[in-house]
Formats: sequence, C-alpha cells, structure tokens
Amino acid sequence: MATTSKPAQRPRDPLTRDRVLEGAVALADERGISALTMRNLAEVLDRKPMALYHHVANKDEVLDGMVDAVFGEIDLPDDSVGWKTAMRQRAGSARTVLLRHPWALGLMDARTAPGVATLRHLDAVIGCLLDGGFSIEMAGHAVSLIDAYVYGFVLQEVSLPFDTPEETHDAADAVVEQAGDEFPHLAAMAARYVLQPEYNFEDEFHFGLDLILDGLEQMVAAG
Amino acid sequence: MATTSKPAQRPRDPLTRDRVLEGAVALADERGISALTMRNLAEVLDRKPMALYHHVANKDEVLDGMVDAVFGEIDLPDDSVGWKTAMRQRAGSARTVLLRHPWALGLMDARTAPGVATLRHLDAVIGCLLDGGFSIEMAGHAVSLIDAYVYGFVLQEVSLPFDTPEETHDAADAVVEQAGDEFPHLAAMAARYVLQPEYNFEDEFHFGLDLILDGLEQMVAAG
DNA sequence: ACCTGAACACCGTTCAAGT
DNA sequence: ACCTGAACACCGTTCAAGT
Repeated sequence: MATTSKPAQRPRDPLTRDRVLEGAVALADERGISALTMRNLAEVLDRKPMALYHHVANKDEVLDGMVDAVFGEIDLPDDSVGWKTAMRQRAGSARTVLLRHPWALGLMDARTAPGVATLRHLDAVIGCLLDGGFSIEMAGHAVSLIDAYVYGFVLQEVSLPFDTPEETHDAADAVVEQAGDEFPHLAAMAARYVLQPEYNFEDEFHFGLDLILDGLEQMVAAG
Repeated sequence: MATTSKPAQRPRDPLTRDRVLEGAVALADERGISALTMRNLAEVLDRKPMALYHHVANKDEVLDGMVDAVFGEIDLPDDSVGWKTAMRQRAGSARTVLLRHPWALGLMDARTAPGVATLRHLDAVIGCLLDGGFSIEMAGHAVSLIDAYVYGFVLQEVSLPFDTPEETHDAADAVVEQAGDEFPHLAAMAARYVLQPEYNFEDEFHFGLDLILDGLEQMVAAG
C-alpha cells in the first residue's frame, strides 16, 4: 500500500526546480501542452502560482527544462556493441521517448539553449562514433544526419492525424474516397500500400534508419 | 509609387479567410509566434478581434491554415529533370521555406489534419518518384525518409542558439571553454571541426541528402 | 453579409507582504 | 528560505447587437 497521495507529488516538502520540471512533464503528458500553464502546474504541485517563481525564472525556463528532461530519458549509446548497433538502439530509444512526450519536438524551436542532458547525450554519441573509426568530420556528418532523421520521422509521426492502425486505415480510406480524383498518386499509395493489412508505419522508421547507417558504414570503410 | 499603405493589407475591403491567414503568417514571421494572438492579428488587419471569427472558426484553424500556407510555398518537384535532381531541388526549397517561417515546424504537432497544399505537394512527389521507376512501396519509403530528414534537419537548424556563422563560432568557443572537461568529445568536435573557418552548417544538409538519395538510387537500380 | 461592444473565464508576471 | 494575496495587462471566445 502506498503512502498518501499521487506519486511524484509528496505534497508538502519544499519544492525544487526538479520537482517543478517533473510536474510540468507529467502535466503536459496527461493533459496536453496547452494545459501547461503556470497556474495549473502550481495546482498539481499543491502550491499557489507564485511559489513556482522561487524555483524557475519564468515559463520559458520551464519549457527549456522540460525539453532537456526528455532528452535525459533517451538511452546513451552502448559502447560495447559497435557503433552501428549502438546507433540503431539509440535511435529507437529516442523515437520511443519522443513519442511518449509528443509535445517535446514542438518545443524545440522555442528553446533558447541546449541543456546539460542534451550536451551529455551528444558527447556520448560523438565518442561512440570516434571509437568506431569515424573521423571527427564524419562523426559530425553522422550525428547531424541521424538526429535529423529521427526527429523528423517522429515529427511526422506525431502530426499524423491518427494514433492507431485502425485510424490509419480509416484516414487512408477517406483520402481514397474524397480526393482520389484530385490526388491520384496519393490515392494509389493509400489503396495499394497503406491500406494493405501488413502496412505498419513503424517499419518505415527502420527502412530509413538502415539505409542511413549502411550509407555511413560504406563511407567509413572507404576511408 | 505604391498606393496607400503597407502591402497585402488593403485596409478596408472585406476580409477573407485567405487574407486572415496571410496576415497571420506575416505577423508570426515579423514578431514571432508568441505575438500571434487573435487580438494582434485583428489589429494588423485593421479590425476588431471578433471580426476574425466570421472567417475562421477559431485560433486552431488559423494555425492549421498557416502550416498549410507554408507548405504551399514549397516548390513542387520538376518532372523534367529526373527524380533525383527533382528531389534535391524540392528538398532545398522546403528547407528555404521552413527557415523563412521558423515557427512552422513547431506547429506541426498541433495540426489536426493536413491541408490541401500539403496533400497536393505529397501527390506530386509520389508521382515524380513513380515516374522515376520507383515501386509504390519504394516511393512510400522514399517520401517518408526524405521528408523526415528535411524536417528534422531544419528543426535542428532553427533550434540552434545562433543565427550567423559568427554566433556559431562564439557558441562553439563557449562549449570548449565551459564544458571541455565534462564533454571532451563535444569540445573536440567544436575545436577541430565546427570552429574551422571552412565549416558551414548548410554543407551538412547536402551531405545527408546526397547519402539518402544515393542509397535510394542503389535500391531502385537493384530492382 | 460583415462587423462590433461588452463580458467571462482565463493567462504570465510584478510587487509587497507574511512565516 | 519559502510561500502567498492582490493586482496588472493581457488571452480566446460567447452572445447579443448593429449596419
């Protein structure tokens, strides 16, 4: 049997910056980023709004901290499995984490500076690639390429207007019916690919990731 | 000599949905997405706030429309140059447009459904790839991969805390000084790569794009 | 058809005050 | 050191009304 109230709240020992950020992430996950107001956040933490300002400068600092907290959840690359496997695992972890906090990528353009979790992650990734035989330039190329792909893929995934295979099916159906004349290629793709029972958007993720990792491997092997 | 006032405003003929969206894009470009309020937008359009609701249902519809308007600015693929060149040009156009409206990608996760400009663009891209010999499955893979890369790259680009090469240099300098001990690989990359005079973040874009297009070309050639 | 005024239930944040 | 009350200048949006 647990103690008193909801987890991670422990209502009345003094607030900390970390507790504020933790509450903000939980609130955004549960009720959407638009419900993340300083006033709602204070209520969840069982304080009055002004109490928050003792621990963070303003709402922007909360948003910055939330993004960094999310990046801190992503697994660091495993140094013992070779760069390619390590990058594949890390990319999968990043996707999982970013889908769990679907508001995070939309906050990136509001972020003023990368946080320490973000920098630590980047440092570990670069180290893993250098260990794997990448030159410093190639490691720079690789990080930018892999991360762009992962972020962009998840951005498409969270902005898709459906969350389940059934909804995907219905949406594709609607495209075929509504817009088959105006957008024939799109309709063909919906009918002959997306609507097939074996279609799974997640498989697209691995297709692109493998193409990228194979391409990098060839370039590294070629020197 | 122009007529009376600022362009695209023409203060007093009746508002239209398109004029509302045009004003919203201009306002977000000039003063940032946080300045985009229904009240500010009404002022720019020389109306009272409530006038907007005669042309759009609510603010969410404005945001959806803005994203679709931005997608409408991206060049459609050129059917006469081969799929690879067409995709390279289109990706470059998308990057340019998305950098011109840096708030657009951050709005994607709030979007409820793709608009017609987005669908038209996607349709043209699929058509271009099918013409180039892609199967419907390969075209699906290719669209998802290329678009993920372009969006993700630009997302990194707009969230970088600097806008000019000079600022990049200063920021990299700061990383080396502040965090050289804690993040040695990052510091090495900053010192030995990013801080070199010939470094240019834009070149990273072409590196990754070419790797992706070459990989796709090999797969298509192999059947 | 198109626009407006007044009002409601919210925001983030300042400033001065309480323990 | 940590928290609060009252206030200010904002939000998006409803409803009823004006031309």
